[in-house]
Amino acid sequence: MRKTTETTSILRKYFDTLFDFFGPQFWWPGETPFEVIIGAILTQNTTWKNVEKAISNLKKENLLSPDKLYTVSPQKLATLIKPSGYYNQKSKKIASFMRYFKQEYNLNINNMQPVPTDILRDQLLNIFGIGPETADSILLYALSRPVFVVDAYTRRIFSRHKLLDKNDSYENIRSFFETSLEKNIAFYNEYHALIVSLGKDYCKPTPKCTDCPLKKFL
DNA sequence: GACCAGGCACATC
DNA sequence: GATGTGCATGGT
Repeated sequence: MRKTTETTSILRKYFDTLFDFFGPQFWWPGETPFEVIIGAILTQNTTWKNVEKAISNLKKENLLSPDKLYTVSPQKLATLIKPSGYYNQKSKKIASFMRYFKQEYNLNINNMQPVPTDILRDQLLNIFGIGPETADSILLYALSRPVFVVDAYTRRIFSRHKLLDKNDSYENIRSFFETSLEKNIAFYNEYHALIVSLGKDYCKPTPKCTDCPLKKFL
């Protein structure tokens, strides 16, 4: 892992190549910041397709609002989010977030706006069920903070390209991107979304690199 | 049937 | 700090 002006230029070229190939991704797929937060928890180690079914169930019952999710029973919640997998765990995770959201911000996203990003990040990481990737997804996609989201695809893609070591810690990888790239919310938003597109469709566990849009960098 | 998916908590060394 | 395991549905 290197941090040089050369790295900056390389990471920009990766972005440009991905953007030319996939086009804009319009992330996060959610109608409100609150929906983004719930989606971020539900999509842990799960395909978005399954999360959509869970979100759809919540919407059908008119439960996808802070007030309703704060009071719904864990059993009912678990049943509704079943398609997203780990439903008992995720039900507890959502309940933990809702308790925090009520206690600290009275279930109002606007009350989070004045809080500095590093403070918010610490708070989120202290909630049961919210680890670094989920916290950063919430910060970037729900709260519009300039935080680079690292996921399994990021590690896989950039370690295959020898820009990272696959054993690098989450924080190391995050600081690699954040110190190499300009702190720009829209840029981080698009970059992570493009990485996911590449990971889903091309950079799989056993990839066919012959038709990968990034093959020229290998 | 095996493997994988936009992780995380917890136990153990 | 590194490594191993449980959590669980749905698609390929």
